[in-house]
Amino acid sequence: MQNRIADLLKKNQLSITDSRKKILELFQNAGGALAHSDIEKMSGEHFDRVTIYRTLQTFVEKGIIHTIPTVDNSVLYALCKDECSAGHHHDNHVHFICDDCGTTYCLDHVLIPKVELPLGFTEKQTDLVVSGTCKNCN
Amino acid sequence: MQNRIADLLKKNQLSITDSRKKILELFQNAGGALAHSDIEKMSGEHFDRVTIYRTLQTFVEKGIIHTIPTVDNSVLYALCKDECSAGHHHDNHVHFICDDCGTTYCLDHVLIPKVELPLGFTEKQTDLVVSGTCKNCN
DNA sequence: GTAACTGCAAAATATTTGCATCCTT
DNA sequence: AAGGATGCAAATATTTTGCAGTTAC
Repeated sequence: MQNRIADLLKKNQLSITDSRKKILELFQNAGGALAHSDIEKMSGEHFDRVTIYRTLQTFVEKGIIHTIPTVDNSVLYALCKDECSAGHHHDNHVHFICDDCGTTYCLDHVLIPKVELPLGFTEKQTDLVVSGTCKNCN
Repeated sequence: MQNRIADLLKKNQLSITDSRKKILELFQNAGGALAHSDIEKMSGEHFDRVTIYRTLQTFVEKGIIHTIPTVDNSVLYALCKDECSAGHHHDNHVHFICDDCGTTYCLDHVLIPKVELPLGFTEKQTDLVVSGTCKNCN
């Protein structure tokens, strides 16, 4: 278990440090999405705010986690299901936001179809967000 | 045209003020999604930052506009379906936002593909936002 | 030992709130 | 005239940056 975390860091050419191990562990235990503030609380004031910002940013760059959109102004992070090649992670699955309970779901198996852009337009990122009612609120 | 805007405000029991008229006009002209910062720029320093915050919040509460979440930290706003119809139907097409110049394009001929949701999920609205570089900045 | 990472301080941004004044109705 | 909306100032909250000290390898 601990080895999986260490391996993941090693595979991405990151030094194995306490904060990184701890934050990855939080994600694995949570099993879902976490906000920056969640991590801050759960890590028990152990780590500096700034360290968390930088750690999350590093993880996103390496493709270990990805950000998911929310209706309120917060940014959520979640572990990437598939292992992506470092640096070139494409977050190409659909997100679903429930209007009732506000939960955000990663629909990992629903892929964003390739959109064909007019001439001269270059795609860098595509977000497909569906809102409506989730299975629990229906 | 101007009447449509006034009617919309009236219908929602809102006083007809300059800032509200101007902001609604911006949305109609843009034909797509706008960020708070876009509105601030486009309104030409005419309105207070705070007024824009409060106006957008009011519009969201009244259901005149809705937020479109994106994976980066920005929140986009767009006119709700029912209201943005009149001349055009801005319903099911893709929005493109240029990272360089910040312009939002309505790609009217690029339709959002139907996404298949897991059982129990009900779709109410789908937003597909592509970001990258537009034809002018490329 | 060296490069990378962390923590602290502080700067830069973004958002919210209180209140006096002005505008819409 | 009355209630709501705006603008200003200031309080909060969030994110970024610089740098010195510490740690992983």
